[in-house]
Amino acid sequence: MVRFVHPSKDDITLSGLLEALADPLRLKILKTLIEQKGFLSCCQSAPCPKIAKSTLSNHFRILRESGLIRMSKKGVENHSVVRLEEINEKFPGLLKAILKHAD
Amino acid sequence: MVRFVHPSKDDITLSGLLEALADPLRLKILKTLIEQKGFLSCCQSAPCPKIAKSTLSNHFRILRESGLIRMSKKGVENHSVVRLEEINEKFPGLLKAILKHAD
DNA sequence: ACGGTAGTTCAATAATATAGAACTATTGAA
DNA sequence: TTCAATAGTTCTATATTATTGAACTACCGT
Repeated sequence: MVRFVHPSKDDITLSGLLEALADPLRLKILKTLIEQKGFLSCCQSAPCPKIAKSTLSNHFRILRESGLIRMSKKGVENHSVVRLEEINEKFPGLLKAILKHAD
Repeated sequence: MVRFVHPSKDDITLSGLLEALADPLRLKILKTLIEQKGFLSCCQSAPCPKIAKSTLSNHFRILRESGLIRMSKKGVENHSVVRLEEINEKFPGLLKAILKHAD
């Protein structure tokens, strides 16, 4: 059983968030997760068929370790959800301001 | 004579800005530049005595190439100024939202 | 012309990202 | 319950990027 480690809200840092969102693919993944408002699997939320799955797995790890998403194993898939409330509490307006300009 | 190349406003990208700001030192430099509202030299705007000057030079190049700052040679120094108006026109609210939470 | 200051460029090394291959865990069907 | 397929992780090698010291350039004041 894979047990994912997530940072607590207090451990989420601005630099961590910016670093995670600085990659165009990760930004796109996050945008997709928010727009779909669902619990998407990694492949569903990554609009990129060409990328290696090991690379994708790494991108999700970075998103998770930055505190941006919460992942849980549901059957054979990972379901990811954006930690909107927590991030908005700690950094009000930040996500909205960034995502507003994403593609 | 060093002639700096700056991207035009149209060539400034969100990912470029985020990537430049994802580094804590560069974020701090930008914050310092804005707060001082002056034309600071590299050493003045970098609150970090330990870092190698070649590294610092590289950080300023990244800030410049991302479109965040404009550099000009004044005597023996470089003077840097944040391209606030242009960035605010292209990405309204972005810089403010990020800098609000910087240290 | 000379020394000092501020920065750039170069070359080597350190750190990080990517991707293929092998592995694990779960599901669904024979 | 065995088998194959799916969805992802981990490992290992390679490619890219960051950091640094050293050498170099440009400018200023004397």
